[in-house]
Amino acid sequence: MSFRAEVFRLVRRIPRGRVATYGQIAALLGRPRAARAVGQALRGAPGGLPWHRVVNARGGISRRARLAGMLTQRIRLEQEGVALRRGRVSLGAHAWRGRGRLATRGGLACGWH
DNA sequence: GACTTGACTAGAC
DNA sequence: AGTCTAGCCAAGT
Repeated sequence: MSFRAEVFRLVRRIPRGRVATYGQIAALLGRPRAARAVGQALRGAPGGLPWHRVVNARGGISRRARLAGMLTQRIRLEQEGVALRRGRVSLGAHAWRGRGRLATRGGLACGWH
């Protein structure tokens, strides 16, 4: 299975109201340094893929992502209940904890750092 | 098979 | 808080 296909599969698992970072997706695929490649994969994302739930490490929408077509990423996130403050998502509150691990609230500010 | 290109990131200034 | 730099890695030439 191509790297790109695995990225799509993983992104589809991000639930509504949650967001994941490029680096997080890469890490879950076993390639902690491939964040960039994840972005490239999403460049050709098929319709229906919740790509808007993927943001950069600071919780922000990347410049290129906007140029790539959308201001809609912010709108879609807000429609799902993900608030953006000063252009950034509150990762501590909305970050997707894949694997169900680290589900407890408090104490664990950032799972990946 | 050797470049080139980024929806990235962490660290240094 | 911004801006640069150097690694990184899948894809496209």
